[in-house]
Amino acid sequence: MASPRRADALENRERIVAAARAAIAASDEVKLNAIAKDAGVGQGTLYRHFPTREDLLAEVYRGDVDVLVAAAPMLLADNPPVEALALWFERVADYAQIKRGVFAAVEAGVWRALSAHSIGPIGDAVSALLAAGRAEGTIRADVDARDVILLIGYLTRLDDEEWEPRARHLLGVVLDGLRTRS
Amino acid sequence: MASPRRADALENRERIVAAARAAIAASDEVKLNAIAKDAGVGQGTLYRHFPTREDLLAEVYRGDVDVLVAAAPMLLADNPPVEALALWFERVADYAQIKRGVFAAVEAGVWRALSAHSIGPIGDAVSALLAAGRAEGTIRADVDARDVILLIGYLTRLDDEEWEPRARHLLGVVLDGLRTRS
DNA sequence: ACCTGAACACCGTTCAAGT
DNA sequence: ACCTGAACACCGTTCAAGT
Repeated sequence: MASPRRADALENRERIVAAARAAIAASDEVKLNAIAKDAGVGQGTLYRHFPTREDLLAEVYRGDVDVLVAAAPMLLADNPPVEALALWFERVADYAQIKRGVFAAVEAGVWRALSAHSIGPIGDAVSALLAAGRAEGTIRADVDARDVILLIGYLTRLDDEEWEPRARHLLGVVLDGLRTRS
Repeated sequence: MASPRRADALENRERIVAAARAAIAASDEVKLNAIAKDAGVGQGTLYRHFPTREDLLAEVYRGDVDVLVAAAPMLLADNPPVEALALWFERVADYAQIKRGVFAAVEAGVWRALSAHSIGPIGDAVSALLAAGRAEGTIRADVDARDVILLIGYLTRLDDEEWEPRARHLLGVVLDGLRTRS
């Protein structure tokens, strides 16, 4: 059977993630040393499990991201592409509104970790939406997933007062920019 | 006549700004203590003149911003509004390409300092461009300067490899989103 | 009035020593 | 193998003491 040490390590890892989640929920802050202390582990242990801050954040949000990603093909199955993209934007907005503080706190670290140049799962979801619209001729052919992620990145820079008037409204503007012009 | 001390203070101020400019040019970095040292003043002196980092950066870029702002009415005088906006975007792109490192280094601090909620001079320039297009019916009526500044904020998040393929191209996408739909 | 720079605070990161 | 936490590095910011 697996050595007992392995179980220790796994449990530590989970405690670190839980502590990070709690810290973020409490104050949108991601202070690595504080998280290690909350988790009851040494700082070095945190670094062993998560070499970079983004590694930790990616783990914290993995589940949420999975949901967002899984939504794309489902929306595409039931809607025309542009509509699916619009609805997916809605979900992104809902999610970003809740997690906005985090995004700001980590300086787009999450987006970078989840999208980056290698695109990642979020990028795959966007790619699928774009491809469907492109095939249909309703989404312009000269944009890719990274373009869309860059354009909607303003969501991370909205504070509370600005959210309501601008977040969804600007997603509509972006969507219009992505459409083919009649 | 003014006390000699005043001259000292003014000269210090200028040396700080010059040191900041040099530091940014050399490495895109804005380390306050290092700038104070380069300028040959104590850290406290830097803080006396520029209470916040943004105060310092705003001063460093004041001239550049003035040029960008002044261009808006000139472009409007010679071009239809949408064209003027497109050309102004070009200038923003040119400027952002050179200063991009700075923007990234200060985490959108410059934009925030120069635009913020109070909008600022850049916001006024954008407002003029939007108003002209709105009057003509070619720019949608439901966007304001802050919206545009948020949308083009992705420029601060592009690195060197991404600049060429995406910067100008995405400005075109944004512009299409701002147009009224036919 | 204005300036200096030591000192403090804070956070990230490493690594020698332990188990 | 894995963990601990002291120690180091780095920067921003303040403030008592000087001129």
